Amino acid sequence: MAVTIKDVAIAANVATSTVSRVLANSSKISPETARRVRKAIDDLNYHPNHHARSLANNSTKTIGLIMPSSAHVSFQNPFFPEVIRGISTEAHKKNYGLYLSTGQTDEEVYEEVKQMVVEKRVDGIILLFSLQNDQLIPFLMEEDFPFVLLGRPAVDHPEQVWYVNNDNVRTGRLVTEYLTLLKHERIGLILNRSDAIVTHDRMQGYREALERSNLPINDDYIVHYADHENGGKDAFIEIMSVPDPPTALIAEDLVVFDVLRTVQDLGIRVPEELSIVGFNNYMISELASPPMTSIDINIFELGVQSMALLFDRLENPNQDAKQRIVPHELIRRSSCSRLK
Amino acid sequence: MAVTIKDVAIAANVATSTVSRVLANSSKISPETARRVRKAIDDLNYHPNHHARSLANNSTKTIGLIMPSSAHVSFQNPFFPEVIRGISTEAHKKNYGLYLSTGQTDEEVYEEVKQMVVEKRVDGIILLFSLQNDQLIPFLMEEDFPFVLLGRPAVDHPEQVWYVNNDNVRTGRLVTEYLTLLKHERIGLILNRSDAIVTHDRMQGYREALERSNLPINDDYIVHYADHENGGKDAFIEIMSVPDPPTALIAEDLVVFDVLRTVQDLGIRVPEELSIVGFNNYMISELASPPMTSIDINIFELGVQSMALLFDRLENPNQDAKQRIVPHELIRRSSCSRLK
DNA sequence: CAAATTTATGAAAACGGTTGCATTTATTTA
DNA sequence: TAAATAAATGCAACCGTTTTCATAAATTTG
Repeated sequence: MAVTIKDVAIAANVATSTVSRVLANSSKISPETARRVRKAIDDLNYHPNHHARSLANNSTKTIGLIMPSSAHVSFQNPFFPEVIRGISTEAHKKNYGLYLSTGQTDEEVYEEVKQMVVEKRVDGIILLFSLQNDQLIPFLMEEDFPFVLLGRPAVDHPEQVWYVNNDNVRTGRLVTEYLTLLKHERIGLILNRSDAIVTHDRMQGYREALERSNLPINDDYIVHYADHENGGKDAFIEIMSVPDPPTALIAEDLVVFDVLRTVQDLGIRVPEELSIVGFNNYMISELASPPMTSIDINIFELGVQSMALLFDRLENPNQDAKQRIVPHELIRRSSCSRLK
Repeated sequence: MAVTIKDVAIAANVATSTVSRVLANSSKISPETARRVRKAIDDLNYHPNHHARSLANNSTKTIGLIMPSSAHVSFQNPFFPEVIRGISTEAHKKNYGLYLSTGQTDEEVYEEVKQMVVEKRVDGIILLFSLQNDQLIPFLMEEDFPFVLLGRPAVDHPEQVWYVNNDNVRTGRLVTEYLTLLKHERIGLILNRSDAIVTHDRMQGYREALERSNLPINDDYIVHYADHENGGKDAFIEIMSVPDPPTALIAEDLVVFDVLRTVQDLGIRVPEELSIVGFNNYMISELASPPMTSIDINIFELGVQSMALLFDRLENPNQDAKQRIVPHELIRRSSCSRLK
């Protein structure tokens, strides 16, 4: 079998406790002994067993990443790899590993989280999404388990939960205002699943902007699309089929891709006849044709910050919850124009 | 502290071994006792500690996923999320977890793998890439550690390694032949980092196809691009600047996106003046303009198969190595036309 | 120089499970 | 009905660490 701490102890002619102390760089070890032990470790090519370690000091050096139940489908959304890239970069600095959830229904995800927590499989958790009526947050708070939410918590005392978010109301307002400045008055909004908090917030911003400009809010101009194939296309057709169709559209970048393709089929020119602005600014958004105007929400940074916040919490568990708002930026490219 | 097997044992008035057996569904337990134990488990909301378990039966129920050292950058490539999606789907069926590597240099990745193996942190490993002169494969074979390679192994006895791959030589040949059938004779090839096996194989196929058609192989038509930003664009400019520039181009889809954008700047029309075919057929490839013709390599299935193969190996460690070739398919869209 | 400290190390008890073997009890066999 | 067998359960060792506490050796103090 593999070489254990006992083998090293024997080889170095010391007790296992001494080896353990050398490993931990304890000060109470004579240089001479330390040298001998280290030599034995090298000679035998010893590596401490991770599970034994975790068991003994009740810490795993790994972080659980919880994806939406639709992970199956949501990995198709560039948001997740990008945010994980940020998390990974930060986790790597402190030598933490990443453990991925794989559940495919809400129920399964809940069970998985429960396992991670109660089996002590991870030291902390990052929730990569936030939904209305989420069960996970109350559960984790109840258990007092260290976690960070990516998004805004829809709970009674949001100030008690650690989270990283964009100011989504403001992004919603910003894109809408940008379009009204371009003289658009009929502005359509295509949104994804309606129980996502981010969706709610963006819509809120959209409404605020319209009200400030004294423009009417037409419910026909707000469409939710299903997360399945062609959802974006269907939503687009729906929204453009109302009596006075919008002259401008707001949607998530992936939907914008769908729209841009459909628009070509229909012979509608962008931006001459229809202005479009997207949310999220994925790496590929720049490669659309025309290159799309989009709100950059700094996905990578969202990942970095949530990992950093979780480390902060782990290092000092009893402090008050902290929050971080990651800045956004409107990236103007070629999918919008002033209404004639 | 958390509730342990001991608490359950006391509550059910049995020994811990009995609880353990109930957990394992051992046959030698009376229905009456099993019922009582299960009730106690429920009442106390007991979940076995994962590390204690791993330690005792030397199995972790988790699979290590090794990304290229450039994981930092490579998560920007849709290939990885998609292959992980496949792996995750399959792993989930058997209740296995996924552990992600985060190393950012070859050296770090190597250390990480070493840790996973020798600390027994995972039961098996999937290598998500294969390089020339890779150190990982010899190491894992030496250790006789269960792993599956995604790609073709460049080692002395490939039949001894478990792997899942496409027939990349054939895909290279196929796209080239497709273009020659469209009467193209000057066909450019843009490749990514040259130490990737897949790159080598595709080029091989390209060469074979040209030879069969009695077309000359012009080294000016073969360009490698760096993995950094704008790499694709630079490579495109380079390849189009030779005396008789290609009338058709072959590249990975992400590069094609770059090319399509550059092409617009330069006023070159696709497919009228330049035909392009891509490798990989990412979900977004269809959304390019024009929608790109691409070789679908079934990335999701690559993930599924590699996980399945690894399970096969774990369940029966002493059998001969197995391999799987995942089929490909040329998806014709609108980026190619017959040369006039 | 003996007593009091300090320093370095070891023995053993956790951590929370699994499992081989022994033991008790219930059932079958002759 | 006693002996043999099978079924159900418990005891205790083990997985590979960390860590508390005790102890021996070295050093300082009065």
